[in-house]
Amino acid sequence: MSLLSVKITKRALHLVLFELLFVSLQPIFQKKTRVMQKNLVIVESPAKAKTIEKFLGKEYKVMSSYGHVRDLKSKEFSVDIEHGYVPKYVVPTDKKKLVSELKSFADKAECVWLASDEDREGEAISWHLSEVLKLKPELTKRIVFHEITKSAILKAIENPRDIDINLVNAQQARRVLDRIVGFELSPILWRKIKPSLSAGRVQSVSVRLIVEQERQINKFKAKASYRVIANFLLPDGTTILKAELTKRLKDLEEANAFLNSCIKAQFKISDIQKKPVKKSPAAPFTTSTLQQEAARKLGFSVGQTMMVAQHLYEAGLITYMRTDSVNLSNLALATAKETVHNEYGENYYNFRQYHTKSKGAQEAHEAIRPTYIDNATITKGTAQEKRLYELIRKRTLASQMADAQLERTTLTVTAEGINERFTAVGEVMVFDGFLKLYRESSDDEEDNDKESGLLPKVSLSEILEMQEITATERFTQRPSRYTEASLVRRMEELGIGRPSTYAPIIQTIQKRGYVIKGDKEGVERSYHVLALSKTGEIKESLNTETTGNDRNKLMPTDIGLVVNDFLMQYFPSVLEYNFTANVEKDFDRIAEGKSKWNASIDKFYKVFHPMVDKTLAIKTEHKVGERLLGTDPKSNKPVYVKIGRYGPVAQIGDSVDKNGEKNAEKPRFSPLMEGQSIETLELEEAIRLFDLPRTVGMFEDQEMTAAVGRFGPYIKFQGKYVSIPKTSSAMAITEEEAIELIKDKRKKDKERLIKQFDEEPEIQILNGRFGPYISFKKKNYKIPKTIEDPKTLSLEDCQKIIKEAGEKPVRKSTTRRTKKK
DNA sequence: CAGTGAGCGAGCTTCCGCTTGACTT
Repeated sequence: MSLLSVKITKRALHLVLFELLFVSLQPIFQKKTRVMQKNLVIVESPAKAKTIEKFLGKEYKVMSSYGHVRDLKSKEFSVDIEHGYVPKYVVPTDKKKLVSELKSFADKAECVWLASDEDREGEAISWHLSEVLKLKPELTKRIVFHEITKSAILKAIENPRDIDINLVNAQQARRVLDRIVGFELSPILWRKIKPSLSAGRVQSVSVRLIVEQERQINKFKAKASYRVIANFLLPDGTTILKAELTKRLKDLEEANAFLNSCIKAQFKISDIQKKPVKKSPAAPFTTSTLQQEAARKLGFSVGQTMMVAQHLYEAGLITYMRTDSVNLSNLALATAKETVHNEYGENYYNFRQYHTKSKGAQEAHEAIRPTYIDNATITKGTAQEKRLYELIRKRTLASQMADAQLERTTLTVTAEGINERFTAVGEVMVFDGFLKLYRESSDDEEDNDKESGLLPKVSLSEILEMQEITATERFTQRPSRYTEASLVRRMEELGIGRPSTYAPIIQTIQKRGYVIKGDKEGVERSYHVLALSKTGEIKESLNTETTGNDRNKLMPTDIGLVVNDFLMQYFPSVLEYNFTANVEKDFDRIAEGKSKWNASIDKFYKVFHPMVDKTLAIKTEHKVGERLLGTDPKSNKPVYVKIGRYGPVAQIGDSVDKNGEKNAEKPRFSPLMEGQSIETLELEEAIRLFDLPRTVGMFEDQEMTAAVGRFGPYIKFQGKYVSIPKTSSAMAITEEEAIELIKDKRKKDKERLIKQFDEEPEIQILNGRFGPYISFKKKNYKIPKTIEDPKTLSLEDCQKIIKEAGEKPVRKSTTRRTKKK
């Protein structure tokens, strides 16, 4: 009772205060609070809502739906296969509050304007909104705009339309198809390969790309040839002209013969060709190209780029970052023109309009550009945000700048009696144009530093003195592994995935363990060099180089390989690179009203589902991907490698014998070590795995053992575990190294403890990954940001923090679902 | 997260596309 009364008085006090404030501020306040907002506009993003509200004025309330407000249930199939594939939609729990807020405003409004994006998903969002909020058709208007400018929005308001149910149906077809594929394929993988795996229209094809690239690399055989480069001395006696033989020579013998033929030859300039070359700027950024350039120029991961871009967008500095459009608004074009004029001069300007080439683009937004193009830099924000902003601005401006004009000169050097010719190519910039501001990078590192500069002045028929000619053995390049960004580019080419999903999909395929992002050590290889000196001697040498060194590249794991091979065998049609492109054609027909969405799904399901049944019915004696390596000479038992419940393992022995009788001895298992693969592991290596756990040595009169566990190789000592770093392994680690590791770990543990209390040893203040925290009875508690030095906390302070944290509802326990019978 | 894995067996996992925070140890 007393609590309640306090509350009431407090509330009353607030009211009085508010009244006072209100009266004093009335002239300013009145308009905003008194005028009932007749119009409710709903957009997808809150940042957009904020901007638009400013354009529309006081009669419009603008709210955000935060994307979709309704979806299929996340844990149930939710598609009624027997009755026309009717989807069962629900409002997800974390959207309930938002939906009820939207509803209360919608109920009060005289008109609700559904302003979600103009694409399939956007149309569906509007439809779901109208369903969930029970909007009255006569009071509901659907509007669209592609750019967030006042004129575009006012124009949209003047031209409302109805919800396009055909487009909505195309989205439902997309949604239902993805659910069917994902929720029918994944359980097959759980049963046949490993629990918790997943398959889907987009992720499985992405994994396939990486798997096939890796296999191409494994299959690849480098072909050698000889590249010949000559240094000629010009008649002035000092200038060197470097020229390359246009043909590559087949082998050492041919190279030798060629160099021999050059000994007495008299070289001269036999041709000079000049021709103008122009270079044009790249189109403004889309999500995909931004991710690629930010990776190349700034070293950002795809996820990082999106996070930084999101911040820029929320701060109102750039336009929307999830887009497939290269289009710039008229306003943007006009300011770009003005900025180029002001900063570089009129001759640097060139009006350009770009068109999207990528498959399945829906172009609901503008290209990614600065909101205010004239702002060269941003003053607030992190270093990353500043760098990304400048990249976006340069790209945008450059896209409206003049071509670069170059003059390319090709000199040809020949000699009597020699059939082949040497050429030297030089480029001279006549007009830099857009290159003054921005140059697009290439994935091929050689491209990026292939700067051919100015050639020395020569005249036709000039005689050259040969200084040196070298023939160097060069090899053809193996295909390159995908980076996150180059995978996105390939996905976009194939039309799989959308700007909003590129980053999450890449995360998913790594989380499932199909793919890892990592480094690959290169291998040494030797190559021949033949050098002809001006005195006519030919010297041969053998040099070495490292090749195939890779950093931060995507590589398939054993699980990825096995899952991919399995899906390729039983569901080749879904794994087809153009599966998505083909179903998109269906969706387009649905959107045009030319076909029924559930008929289209039915056509697919009638073919797809029997494949599912057939695959499930197959009884195999061995696990998918299992390989018999041979027999263990010690036990005379078979040795296998396969995907176990926790990943790749080697196995000695079977649980049952040939007659199906249970063996007395259980099989033994050992996880594979880093760098090993079930595809390539050999018998001896597999048997050696069973040497673990092995005794490494003694420390403080106790035994240290080494083994490989769930989290990699470790040392076990006194019942405690210490991880072995990548520089060593469970097999190789020595007694001394192990002792060093244990000492290190002890020191770190000591540093971890900031403070402890004698009265209550269970409370500890520890240093963790995210800074100091309090640990009590196996649970962790955050220290409030107001505390500067955690050392100063007293026992009472800590107990208070624990108590207060304990009162807050724990999310985990509330999300537990009640189970069905 | 904790150093396992042939089975007595519950219940769980999973898709793609829209959107942001809240929170982590």
